[in-house]
Amino acid sequence: MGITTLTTATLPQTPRPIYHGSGAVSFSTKGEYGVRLMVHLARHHGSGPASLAGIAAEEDLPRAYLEQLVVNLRESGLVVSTRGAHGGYELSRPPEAMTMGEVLRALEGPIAPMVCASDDPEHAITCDRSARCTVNVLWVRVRDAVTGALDSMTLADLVPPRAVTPDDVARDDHDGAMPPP
Amino acid sequence: MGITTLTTATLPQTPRPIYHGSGAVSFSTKGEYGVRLMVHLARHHGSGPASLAGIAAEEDLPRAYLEQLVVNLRESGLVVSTRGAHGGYELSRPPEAMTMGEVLRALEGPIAPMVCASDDPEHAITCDRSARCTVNVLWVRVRDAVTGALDSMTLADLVPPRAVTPDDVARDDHDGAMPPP
DNA sequence: TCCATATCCGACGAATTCACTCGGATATCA
DNA sequence: TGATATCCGAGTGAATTCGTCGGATATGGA
Repeated sequence: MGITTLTTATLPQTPRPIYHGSGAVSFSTKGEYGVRLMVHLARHHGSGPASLAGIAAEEDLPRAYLEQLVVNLRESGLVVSTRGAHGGYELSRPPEAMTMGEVLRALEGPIAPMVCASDDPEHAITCDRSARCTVNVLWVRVRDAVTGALDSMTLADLVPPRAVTPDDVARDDHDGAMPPP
Repeated sequence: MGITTLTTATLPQTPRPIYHGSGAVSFSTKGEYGVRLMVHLARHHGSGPASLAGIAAEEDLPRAYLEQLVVNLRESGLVVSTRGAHGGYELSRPPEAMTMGEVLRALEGPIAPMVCASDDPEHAITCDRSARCTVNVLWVRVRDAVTGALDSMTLADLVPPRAVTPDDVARDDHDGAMPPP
């Protein structure tokens, strides 16, 4: 056996619960991981680009999968990338100016509880029995509730307020300080 | 070829677009068909049980599939069934007293944009990194928006108000009478 | 000039769910 | 007794989800 050098250090990822969605209106891991990624970028906004490898390690997420998610974010203009060494991604705008609606629409597509009630008029399909379809108002009402909640929050609302001195970032391995369950 | 009598008349179902969900917070056909079924029952409430075959024909839905959906509705106590000839299903309560939240929870499970933000405390999973997880408030806010919209509507809000005489139901093939786009 | 570090890009694959269908057992009314 | 229903469990093909892998390209530093 030759000496197979570990070029990209594959850290032992914590085991994930295999499958994810159970219940209504559930977002996929694309949405979950993507939001986590964006919050990470928001937290370190202004300190240059952050690499996916670093984010994956810190946030404990599968790196190769993040690579896929971030394509949507880049194509929607929410993040900008710099290639090459010391490259990575950063927010294209300050966190206060980026709604969670934009983020989740980029990651998961238009908000549409039903095909006849899509956020994006491009994908909106008026159902063939729209004349007698009285159910439509239900889906529209749900859609508006979701978009209202999403568009009224920004990335800045999700970064933890850094209460103390700015150099407590250097060491943050304070474990065992959780309230009892 | 023997004379294969058509016992259950399989009417040619209108072709369905194969796949359904595209986008975020989308409900499955279980939710769609189930709500249609419940609205149908609400519309004919007080006139005895309605058979699935009749509903499937009138509403143009796959009958055998409805059979599956209705199990959840019955086990949740939203409909009651009577077996045998002239049997069928009817609402267990008047439409005004049945929220769409109850209906959709019965059909699709708890409202949970993310595992850490489930409607049902039974299925709620506090994520392992809840200490630093600041994203949770987002999912909770979305969940509350959805449940708020759903629980503030009843089945009665979805049955079309029968404005005119009750015998205009007999013929309703009024096509070509739509407002111009 | 290399080389390590990045993003980019496309294909591939297993697990799981979705959207049904089918066959039969049981109950009820005419 | 037979037609009409609900009940019940199993099964199935297609599609999606949740990733992985291999390589091409770009960039900064030794």
